[in-house]
Amino acid sequence: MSSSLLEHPKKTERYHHGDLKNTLLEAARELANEIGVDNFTLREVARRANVSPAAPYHHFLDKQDLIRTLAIEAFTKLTTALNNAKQKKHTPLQQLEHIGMAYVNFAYTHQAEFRFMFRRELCAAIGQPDPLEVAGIDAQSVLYNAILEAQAAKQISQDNPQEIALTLWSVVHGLSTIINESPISKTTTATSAKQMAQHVVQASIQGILNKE
Amino acid sequence: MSSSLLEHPKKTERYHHGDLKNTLLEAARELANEIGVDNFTLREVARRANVSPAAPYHHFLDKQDLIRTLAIEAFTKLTTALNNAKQKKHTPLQQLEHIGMAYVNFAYTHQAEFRFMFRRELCAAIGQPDPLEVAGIDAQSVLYNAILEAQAAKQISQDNPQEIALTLWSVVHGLSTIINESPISKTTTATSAKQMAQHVVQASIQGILNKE
DNA sequence: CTTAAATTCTGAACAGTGTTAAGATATGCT
DNA sequence: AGCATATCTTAACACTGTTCAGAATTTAAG
Repeated sequence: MSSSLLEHPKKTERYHHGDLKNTLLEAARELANEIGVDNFTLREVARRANVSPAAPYHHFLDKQDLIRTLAIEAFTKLTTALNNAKQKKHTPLQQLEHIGMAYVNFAYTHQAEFRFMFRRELCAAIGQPDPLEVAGIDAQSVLYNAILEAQAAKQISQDNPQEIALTLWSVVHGLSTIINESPISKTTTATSAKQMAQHVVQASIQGILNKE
Repeated sequence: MSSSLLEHPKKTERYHHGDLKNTLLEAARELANEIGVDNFTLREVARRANVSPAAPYHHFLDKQDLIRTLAIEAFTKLTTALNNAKQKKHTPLQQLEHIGMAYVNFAYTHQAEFRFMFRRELCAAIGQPDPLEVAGIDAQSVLYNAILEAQAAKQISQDNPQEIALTLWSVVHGLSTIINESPISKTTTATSAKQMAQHVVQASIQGILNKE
């Protein structure tokens, strides 16, 4: 560390240049959001970091590894977003609702990253320990625990919580990908996305309410 | 047509070779299912059709156009699958259930094609007439009409049918993509997929039942 | 049938990609 | 200081999507 008055060493023109790894990740996020996920190019990422095409290979195994890293980061962001949505002041049922809305909102506000998060190509072989899978499970746990709490409070059905979680996850994930990938995506705005999320989440929660 | 005892001219070694267009589409479907969607290569499709890399360009504008064609075909397949699931002998509510299950089943049994069906890159610009969008709407219509019928029969809520349709579509689409793209995909079998679909669809329908 | 036009395919080329290997340059450690 | 290590570049490889000029074949017209 050179002039460290600044916490982040400030990527001034260093020539083993500072922390290229993060610079690459940031450039990758930007590129993905600009140009989309399909013609996302490792060489262009390197270009934006003012670095040769081979440089990224000193920080990532290959292109997929870069994307996988991005996806893992995105999952942890999602987890904190879900945790923020689940605030103590709400009832367990309201928490479920907010978690669902936050999921859709995250997908809409992080479109490129969201698309990277779910790609079969990124999944490790079965049996292999997979940080990406762990990150995904962490995000799911927020929802799962909220369901357990709502069950404890007798606000929702006592059915298998795994099945309930799968149902709610499916509905918010489905809406998210529809908003991102279908022709709807072209005309979706932040407010229309929020409205759709509200309708869909509330309707789904109706289906798991405690019927007594 | 030469020896036409056969309905399909039987792509014997013809040297403007029969109907290359369909041969390419078939090879593309196979390749997509084998190798996945990401490293899907137009040149490999041509290779499998025993044809030069430039040949496909006489039948499709470009690689995307080939994929788009595949996606449109897949949507019409999906539409008939949904229509088959919606048989007259069932009540409107049972029809809804069967349609939902058929959607997930289609996604599981046509994984590569399903992945091609939902890609923002394939969507036409807003305002432009888009056969792919039309094909998608056709599929949705099956669900939408089933909802109208169930409402007419007073079996489900009288809420805005568009919103109900979006909810049900979201849940089956979400489960479908989870089954295809998440680590779950590695351990999913046909029967486990069916079970998940059953739970999820039934739970969702609970949420829209007529409460009176 | 003959000939012209249109269709379908090939071969060669171009720019751009992911990736690797060999070497240059800087960094940190002792 | 010097040495090992980490980091970056240059050059190259095989491969991709795509285009274009021309060969082969089919279709249509006279």
